[in-house]
Amino acid sequence: MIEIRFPDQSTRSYAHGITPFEIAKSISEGLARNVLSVKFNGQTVEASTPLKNDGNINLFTWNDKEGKTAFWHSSAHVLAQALLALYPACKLTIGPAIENGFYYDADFGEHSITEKDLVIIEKKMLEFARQKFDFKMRSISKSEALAHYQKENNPFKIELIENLEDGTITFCDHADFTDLCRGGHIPQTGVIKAVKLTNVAGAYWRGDETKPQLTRIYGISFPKQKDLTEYLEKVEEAKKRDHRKLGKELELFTFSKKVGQGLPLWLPKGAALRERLENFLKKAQAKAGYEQVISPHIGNKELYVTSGHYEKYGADSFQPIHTPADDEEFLLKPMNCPHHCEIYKTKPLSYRDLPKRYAEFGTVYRYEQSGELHGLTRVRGFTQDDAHIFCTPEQLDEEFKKVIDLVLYVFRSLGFKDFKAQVSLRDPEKPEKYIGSSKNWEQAEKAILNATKEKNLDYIVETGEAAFYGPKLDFMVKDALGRQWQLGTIQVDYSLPERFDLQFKGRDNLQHRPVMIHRAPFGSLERFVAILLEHTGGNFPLWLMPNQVNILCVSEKYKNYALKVLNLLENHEIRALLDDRNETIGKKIRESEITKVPYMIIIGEKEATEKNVSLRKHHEGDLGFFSLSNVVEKLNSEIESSQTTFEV
RNA sequence: GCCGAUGUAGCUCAGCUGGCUAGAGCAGCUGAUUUGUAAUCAGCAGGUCGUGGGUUCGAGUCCCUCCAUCGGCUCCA
Repeated sequence: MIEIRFPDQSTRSYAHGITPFEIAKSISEGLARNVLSVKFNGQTVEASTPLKNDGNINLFTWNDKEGKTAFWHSSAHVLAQALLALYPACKLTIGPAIENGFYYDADFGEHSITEKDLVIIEKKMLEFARQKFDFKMRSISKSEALAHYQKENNPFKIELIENLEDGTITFCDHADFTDLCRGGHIPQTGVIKAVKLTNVAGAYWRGDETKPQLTRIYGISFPKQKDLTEYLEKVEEAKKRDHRKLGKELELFTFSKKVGQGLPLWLPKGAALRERLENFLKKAQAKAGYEQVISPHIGNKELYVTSGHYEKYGADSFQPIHTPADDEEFLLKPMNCPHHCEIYKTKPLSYRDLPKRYAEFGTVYRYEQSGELHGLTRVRGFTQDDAHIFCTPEQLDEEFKKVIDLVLYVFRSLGFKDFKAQVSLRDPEKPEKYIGSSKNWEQAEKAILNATKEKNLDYIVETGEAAFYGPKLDFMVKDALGRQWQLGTIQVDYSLPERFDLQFKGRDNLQHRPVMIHRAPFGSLERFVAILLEHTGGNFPLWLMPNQVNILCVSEKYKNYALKVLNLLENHEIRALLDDRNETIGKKIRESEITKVPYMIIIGEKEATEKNVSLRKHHEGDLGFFSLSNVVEKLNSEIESSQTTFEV
């Protein structure tokens, strides 16, 4: 007998060799039907794995993340099975479960998979799924495993197996299909009731651009048809919040082929929105001891040779601008830091002057790969809410924490609750990717980890994701479709101060090297506005709204009174527009609703004679009559309460 | 940059397997209407069908080039 402990800490005894499936059955038939994945003593096992010793068991269903992972992982097996059935010559590589679904990478040789093929593959998958094949794991020796794929002439699987230890290799069989696999399947294929292959994409073998490009097929599957329908509806809903669509509808920004790819044009409403965001941050930064500076959009090439950026990115950047003078070259500014370093050097500083915090809404230009451009979230010209803090090594921890506070303030004020902090460290195996001494890197990484822990941030560590000059702490937020984007960023840098030979006079009357913090709470105004649009669906906090109130006249007769109301609102700095067009009130209301104007003031005969207004709230409807002073008070207090102030 | 898809009026879209002067709704303009909480009516105007080439008696429709956009990959100072 063995003793099995359940998550609620209760225990039961079972016969030696019992399977998790049978255990589930002993609890209830329903659970047995629904169990998709099992953990035994923290290890993922199959529902059919005989258990031979005491231990803790977790039985997962569709409602658990682990259950979904097993479901999608298994679906990837069925996809692979279908691919091999339809395209016997294709070479399978890997096919994991992902956050929403699964994919499989395969080499189809000359054949290119299009969306038409996806429908056929889907059908095949469902056909296989319905046959309720059991998933069965088996151990296999390295030589047998290699022989299997040599027979199939699959160099990809062979490469994978060669990197595995003999004795740890397992295959998974279902039907007549076999795949190299470490396990974690649903019991049988029959529970896969709905499949949607969403798209095809090219993907490099092992994510390496120099290796062959494979065809990646993405899909998602569900235990019920209804779940799939709901999922697809959700995706459609999310597309309505796409910032590119909203930006066009709300007349915030546009792009022009003629101006150039990835170079956004901010329309009046968008520019005003940006300005409000800038002022909001400037106010907080003034409180936090920042000083605004301004630097030009281009800089002499030598500046970037000194900073090291030219060597690192020169070839892949906008190319140098030449002048009539020989050998004189300027670069479009790809970042503001070198300029700020030169600002630091304008006069000798002592430790008493530090920290120096230079802030600038600096527009930078980077030649991003054309396929990578994406609305406002990835562009070639954008404005960073940049600042560089120059401090003594002793001040670093304190300054870093202050920056975290500022970033958190920005995120809180704009309603970003669901963000992830990511600490990016260097890849110790690729030192050639980075500049600066190992000792400095260690110090910097320690400083970031300390501050992050002390601020109780929920964070993950990514090795190899650091900037080439230093480690960083990024604040990641998801867009409407769940894609993750970096917004706020804080980076520690020992290397630019070195390269620019920055100094300060210490208490000991000797010259010392300051440390530099690069930071941008928004990241860039472009990306920030994009993500803000997707999060709010265009319904920004009232203080940010381009147009806070629309005044709608029932007829032209009341225009004079409406003008007075408009004037009153303007005097109280409430942004309002008067719609005195010769249209029905219903139409004016409809248009205000569609353009997401937060409030409407409706003025007709009653209001004009009684000298009041009737107020309507976007998406909610009529709020009734308000006196002039009450409406101003109501709007102003709401504008006020929709912003928070930064406390140092 | 790579893989796949898309590109018709300011916007959203129709135009089947190539066949008369390319359609609709919204927006715009003109006129009528002076309106009470999500679309008043009528008329007018608006497109070298992303670009350049090709196939064809004939191309929005088929083929190629380039450009842009979308979904991924890679990259991301």
